[in-house]
Amino acid sequence: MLGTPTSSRIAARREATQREILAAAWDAAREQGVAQLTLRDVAERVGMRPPSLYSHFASKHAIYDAMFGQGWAAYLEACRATRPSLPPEPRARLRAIAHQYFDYSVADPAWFQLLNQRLVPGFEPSAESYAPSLAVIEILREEMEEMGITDAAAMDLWVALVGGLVASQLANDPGGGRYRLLLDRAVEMYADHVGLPLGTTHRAEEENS
Amino acid sequence: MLGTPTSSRIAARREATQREILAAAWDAAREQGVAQLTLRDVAERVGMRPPSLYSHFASKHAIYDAMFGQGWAAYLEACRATRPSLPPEPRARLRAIAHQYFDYSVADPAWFQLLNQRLVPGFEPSAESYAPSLAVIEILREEMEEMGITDAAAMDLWVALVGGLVASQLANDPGGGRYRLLLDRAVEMYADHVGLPLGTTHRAEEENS
DNA sequence: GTCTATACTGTGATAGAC
DNA sequence: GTCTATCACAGTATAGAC
Repeated sequence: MLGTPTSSRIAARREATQREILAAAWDAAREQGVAQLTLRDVAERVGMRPPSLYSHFASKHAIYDAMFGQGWAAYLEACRATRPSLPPEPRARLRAIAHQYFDYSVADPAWFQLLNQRLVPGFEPSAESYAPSLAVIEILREEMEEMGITDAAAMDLWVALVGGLVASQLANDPGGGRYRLLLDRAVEMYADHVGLPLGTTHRAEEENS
Repeated sequence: MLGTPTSSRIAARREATQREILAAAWDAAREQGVAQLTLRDVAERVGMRPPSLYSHFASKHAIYDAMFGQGWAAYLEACRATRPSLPPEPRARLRAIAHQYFDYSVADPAWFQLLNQRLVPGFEPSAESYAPSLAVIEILREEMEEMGITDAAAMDLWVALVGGLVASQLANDPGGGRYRLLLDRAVEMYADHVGLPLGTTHRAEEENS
């Protein structure tokens, strides 16, 4: 029966249901926090009884895992979509990358918490769900390589710097813009440090605002 | 009866028990994670039944709150103790401050998670428990002021930078030293940015290793 | 595949005896 | 202050009818 129109339609229906469940899980996570996610809540949102979720996901962690993969896949897609329109000048390019990540995270703190912090108890993503995150890192590596930054440590420093600003924004000034205002300055500091050539006037550009 | 030897001894006994409970809570948090802390576990460690804890703390959040205050008070004490022996040269001084915070956090991730991340569900520290944290910030402000860094935004940038490195270390390389190796480099980057005068040779000094 | 019903565990928290 | 007993509830998971 495998591969027949019928089974493929069934499979499609199954996938659609899974996506629906995941969408409900994201909604719940955004409203109450990632760690506060409950199967009861998710089930209610999709019009199911909690046990029915087990027809689609083996456990709550499996849902987290799928969310993790889906979240990184979505950001990967956003990166790929934005890439062609990034400004060519290195500093402006770095600024645009930083702003994209920062704004994406602040617009969806649940996304940042699940994917980039360790906010869920004993959750470890599976290799499959981890893959898109590696693809994002690879894109970043390519971008930096094109700027002449080939040092792996320099990339770690970049990630820690931008991640630290996002985390500070969410923890110390949620809903505000205190750390977002520091973003251009932080990028400039980093660019100076890695020896990027000075760009043209830039503070006013704000590619991703 | 208030103020008599008897009542003060009783009060002292009470305080001792509270400290014992908090110590047990820290032990439990370090072993299983701050968010996984349970009253049962804490009670068992102090040889009590769980309900008895309510004679000393009004709720689980009250325990978190006391831990928060105690944790910042301990770090404040460490800061004050270290301060006289900090190197006078600005860059070396900044390096020492960064290393102290970094190593303190990495040595006790539970401390970092409770005090500096938002790892506990709906926990918000009380004003009283928050006070020692403000004192730490004030010390940092004074330190930076003496170096000529009076910009509040520059302090935010510092906190985000060092915090980002600690968080990355704990999340991406627990038990390792990948981000710790970046610390001196990050401090140098920051010092250049804020225009600190160049120090003498420093990479080899490692004041707080 | 989805439902109802149920089981089991663990949680923070309270009441009242001693 | 500490205990026993118990609550109310959330959480994950399974069995079996439809």
